[in-house]
Amino acid sequence: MAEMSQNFIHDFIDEELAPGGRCAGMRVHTRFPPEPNGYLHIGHAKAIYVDFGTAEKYGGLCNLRMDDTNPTKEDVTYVEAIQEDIKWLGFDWEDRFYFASDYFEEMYGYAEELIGKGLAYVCQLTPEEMKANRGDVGKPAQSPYRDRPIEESLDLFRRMRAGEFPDGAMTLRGKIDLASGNFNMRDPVIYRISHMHHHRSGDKWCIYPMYDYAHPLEDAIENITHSLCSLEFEDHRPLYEWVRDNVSVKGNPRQIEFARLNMTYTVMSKRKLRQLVEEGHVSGWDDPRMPTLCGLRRRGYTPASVRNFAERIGVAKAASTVEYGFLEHCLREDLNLSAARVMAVLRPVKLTITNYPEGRSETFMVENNPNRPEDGEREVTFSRNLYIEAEDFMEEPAKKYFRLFPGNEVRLKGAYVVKCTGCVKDEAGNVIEVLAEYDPDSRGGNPADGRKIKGTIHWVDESTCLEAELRLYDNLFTDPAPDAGDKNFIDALNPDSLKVLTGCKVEKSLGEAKIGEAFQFMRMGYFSLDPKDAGPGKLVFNRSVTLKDSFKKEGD
RNA sequence: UGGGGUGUAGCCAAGUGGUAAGGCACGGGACUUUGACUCCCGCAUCCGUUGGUUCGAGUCCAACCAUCCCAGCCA
Repeated sequence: MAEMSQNFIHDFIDEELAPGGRCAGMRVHTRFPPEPNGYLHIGHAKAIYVDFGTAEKYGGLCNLRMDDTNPTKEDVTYVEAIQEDIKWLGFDWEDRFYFASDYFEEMYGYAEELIGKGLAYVCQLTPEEMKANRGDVGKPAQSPYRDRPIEESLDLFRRMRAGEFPDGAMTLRGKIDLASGNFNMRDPVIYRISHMHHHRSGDKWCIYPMYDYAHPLEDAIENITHSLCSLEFEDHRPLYEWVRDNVSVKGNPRQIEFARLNMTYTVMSKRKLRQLVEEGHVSGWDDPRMPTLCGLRRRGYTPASVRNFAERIGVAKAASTVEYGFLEHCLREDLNLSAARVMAVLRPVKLTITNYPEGRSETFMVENNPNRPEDGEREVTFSRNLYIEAEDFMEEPAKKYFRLFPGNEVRLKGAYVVKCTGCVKDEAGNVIEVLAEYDPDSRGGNPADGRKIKGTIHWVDESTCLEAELRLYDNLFTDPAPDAGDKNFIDALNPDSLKVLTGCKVEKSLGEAKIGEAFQFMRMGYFSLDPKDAGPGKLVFNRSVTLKDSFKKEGD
């Protein structure tokens, strides 16, 4: 994997690694700490790249840690999916796979330590009262329990743990600064009561540490040197450091924040993605239109393309929204190098070569990838009856159209040059068959007299081709910023984001296609089998991305 | 109008006082048995604004403007 390019985080780490710096002589150690309450998406891919990539750049380590401090939304199915997605991306946490819940006992001990130092107290304000007593810009927060004696807080905290009190009855709060301009410091709750089954610790606990308290401890316990997270935690950093510095945990991690990824024509929040799934706007978390890693994978995205995308968008602190087209560019760039070229007709119309004998056929060898001769050739069958793309014929050609129209010559890729002589229509006036004559002296597509043929189109042989279902995708939303401001993103859903084409005609070689194998359907885009719906004798392809097209207006 | 951030091209993004990298997009051209790919060329006299310091400012200072995040017993 190519080394990550320099960014502001690395500048900072360089300083800390220098003689006299906080991390002089130490090994860089980062972590990726998802909460197992949903599926990973392309935004996480950036974070994963930053966390693992930074460690790798410095010859350090990166842990995978499930930040499971709130059992209400968490589930094991997510922890498995998360691991699968990270592995798919190509990153390796080796044997360093941890759970925040494994540190509950240790964290509890540090909480008693804080109480003992007079730095935490049990507060019995109800959630509503706490909210009402939070104060405002000019008015400090309040809690009548703030000066509760240490012994009393300790006793109450132990009884909280023992399960003597119902949810919400009391909390443990850090005793910091009720008047701070940073509301995170106004005696934040660090433990709450929640009588809930935890996916890992079961019913052992009924009190759970809050993120702001737990995270710095998790990092310190794992000896993390750099805790990289997104910008919204920037004003939590003073609290992160307060916890780290007021408890006897050994580690000394430092939090650094960077901008999270936003993209056009999609949404990135777990809540919204969940809504798309639950309301049935998509077929599931792995719907090929979803920005989830499982969705992208099913769509045909390669790990390399996603990693390369993450590398090229950079890491900075300015809020940014990357164009979705850039992700697509990264996919094309990768697939162009590796995907085998094949011919497939999405919207078939018959092409009859009227001067080619009936019953005769011949085979041609066609290169699999013109950019890579070493990929070899394959056989395609040619005969009198073929299928071509309906859009490759126009009875009355548009301006600059150089495909099939009466009187015009076109090359059938790898076979012969043919000249259009007309077409057959049904009663409604639809073209149902295109007629042409071939030039016998153009075998392989090279006219004997050397005349130039401007257009080359793809085709398949009627009697040997296979039928397939092709699924074409477009942006999930018609609005580049579907959830900006107070917009309801559901209103911006693209009704045409999925087009299912049946009865498509694909060349015979595609019968050997394997799950995970990418193809370029010449002139039509990159496709791969749908891993869920394709099966023996059932060809179902997803279009991963279109080809760039300087002629057509639409990328259908 | 509290606290914390951020403003360099349509979108990302380098730049760390010495005269605006790179990528995507876009436009033009060459090549082409994919209107793809590839290859050339073009694309910020200017860095949110206004002042100031300096021989010299995107880089330093000041003020202002814009914009994002924060008042969960979520993460």
